[in-house]
Amino acid sequence: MAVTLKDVATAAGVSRSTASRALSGSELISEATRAVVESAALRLGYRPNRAASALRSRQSRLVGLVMNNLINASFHTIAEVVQKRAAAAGYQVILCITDSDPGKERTVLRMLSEHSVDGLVVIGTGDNADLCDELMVSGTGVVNVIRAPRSGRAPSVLASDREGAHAATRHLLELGHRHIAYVGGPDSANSGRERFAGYQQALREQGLEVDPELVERGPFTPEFGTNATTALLDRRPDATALFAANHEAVFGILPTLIGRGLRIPHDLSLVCHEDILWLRSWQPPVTVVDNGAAELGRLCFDLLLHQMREGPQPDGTSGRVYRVGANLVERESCTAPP
Amino acid sequence: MAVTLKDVATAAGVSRSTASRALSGSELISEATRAVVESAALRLGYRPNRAASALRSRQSRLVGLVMNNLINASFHTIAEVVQKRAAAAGYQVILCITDSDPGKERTVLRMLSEHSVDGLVVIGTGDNADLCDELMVSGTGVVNVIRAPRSGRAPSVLASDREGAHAATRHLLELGHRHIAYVGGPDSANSGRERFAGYQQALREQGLEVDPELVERGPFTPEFGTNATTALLDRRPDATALFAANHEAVFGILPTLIGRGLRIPHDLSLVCHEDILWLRSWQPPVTVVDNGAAELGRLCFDLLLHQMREGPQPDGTSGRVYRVGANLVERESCTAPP
DNA sequence: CAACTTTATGAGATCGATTGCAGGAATCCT
DNA sequence: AGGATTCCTGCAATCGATCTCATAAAGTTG
Repeated sequence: MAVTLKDVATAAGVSRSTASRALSGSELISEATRAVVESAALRLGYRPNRAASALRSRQSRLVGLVMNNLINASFHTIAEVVQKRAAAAGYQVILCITDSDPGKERTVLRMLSEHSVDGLVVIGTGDNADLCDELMVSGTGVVNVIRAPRSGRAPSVLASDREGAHAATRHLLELGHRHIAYVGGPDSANSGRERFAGYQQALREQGLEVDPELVERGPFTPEFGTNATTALLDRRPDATALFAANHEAVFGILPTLIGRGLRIPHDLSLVCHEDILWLRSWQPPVTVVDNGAAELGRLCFDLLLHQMREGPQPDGTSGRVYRVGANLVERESCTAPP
Repeated sequence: MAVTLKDVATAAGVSRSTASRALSGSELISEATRAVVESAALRLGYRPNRAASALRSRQSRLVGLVMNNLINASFHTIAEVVQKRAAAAGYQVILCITDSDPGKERTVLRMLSEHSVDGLVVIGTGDNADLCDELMVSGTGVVNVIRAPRSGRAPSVLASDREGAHAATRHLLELGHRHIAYVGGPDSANSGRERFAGYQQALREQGLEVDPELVERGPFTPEFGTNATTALLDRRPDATALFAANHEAVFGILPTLIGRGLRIPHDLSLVCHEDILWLRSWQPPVTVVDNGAAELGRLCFDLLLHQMREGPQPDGTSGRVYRVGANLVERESCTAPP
């Protein structure tokens, strides 16, 4: 049916082994025969059979991408970057969505091992680090992104949530704000905890106390943003700035501010954590903390590629954590307090 | 190294063939031996080697998902739905991003054929229908989504752009609006053309002419939304409603409206084509046309599954088109004209 | 020029699961 | 009981590429 290596070999007048070597870029072959084989392959329209190749060589040229969902902006940015870099390096990406369910995640990791993926990028629940370690000893590369499991051998590439929140808060402080409202995620979420820590730290460095009346923390939903903003402004109409650390909530925060007739940045300065596309073209364009999703994707795939080529890092570096810096992107939603 | 079928067979005291049949759900096997083999497999932690299986059986249990990008809301909804349904049916998804570049698309299709995918879901450029047909004759299932190539054997699952735009416009007309502004995509894009046709049709049915001064068409960017809205409102301050048929432009349209002090729906009614998540929680929640992305994903994977199980449709049905209905989701951004 | 490298090629085994074919056991029928 | 069926099971070939090992050819050296 399809053109096989055997056909190419016959057409080129060489053996299968020679044809294989010629096409896989082996050194033990003369340039002359390589040229002959390559032209034969081209002429016949030869396409290697990856299944056969994977079976024999134990290299599938597949990597698994395991993530909670695709809706979150950072996640699909990472997915896109990983896919592109993988393709450029000759790998294909198997996409798996877990809905943050450790059970599904386990099933998915099993499936991926059946397909003998060469590597894995995981935005995980952290509950399957044991399985990941198992895969690593059997030669699969593994890199965690965004979320680092408590244990496990695989390196993790993390965003600088605390530093980002710190930078955002300090920016507002430097503009002269003293009553900075905070709307963010709960302690149960890593990012919720870290970002709040960054906010607190920036205030303390200025010798300011954290005023609990200025803080609202809750789930990652627009509804929470609406409620939190309403409650905050009713309680503390003297707030001159707002740091939206929970980016899903922004969809509730922004219309609530507008609905109350507040002008940004004239009446209230606003910073949002996460550089969502449309905040860029908002009127006024919103100052944000860019957590570097694209860079996270880039770095984690590069680490993976390294593992796949050179094998895992030595034991000493087990569970190493890499940080990708956060950047404050100043636009037009902040000014000095009225 | 890993546990193979041979190990399971030995442990269960049967031959490899019997073990294979027991685990692959063949009929030609007694329930007793099946139980023995299954328990042995479980005990040893057997994981089948998909590469070997694919090589022999010519079934990889992989499907390719080829799409322009992941940013677009409809696209990542489709990706997520396809992934989940595939997983439920025992397939894994290889994600490929083409940036709407026919050349990249071709490369990607080649790669996928090397990995001998059992099926393909394509949001394509339409320029590689020949390659898709080739894959189909060699037994791969193919389904197009969102965009249908001009030729080709594969069925297509399309959104009802025209009907959706028609419904949105009619809704505004029924509320009493007579000056309905239109901001949409260009003729070069399928959706741009179809949606504009729906808008025109609805007006004509009411005996109204399309007023070119009320129409702005341009690229899928927020910047265009901003400029278009400014121009429109300067030119025709008498417009009482706006239909945003180009959803990327909404990010520019909405802040411009707010910036001009227009109250929605009091001063201006607004309908947006595409049910973007955050429009749901906007203040007021925005009336939208839901193009049924989830349903598109569901249907196209079901068609693919059918092809993979039963083979392609007979020749008579070549290139068949399925339509997924659009729904007007009424929320609170529309009212009668002032 | 013999002995020894170096380099390029081929023969054949191999990866692990599936499957066509043949045959044995059990069951059914007359 | 003898023959025909039906039902299970095992043997061995097979999918297509890779890789080890052996060997031929060419090149090097004393």
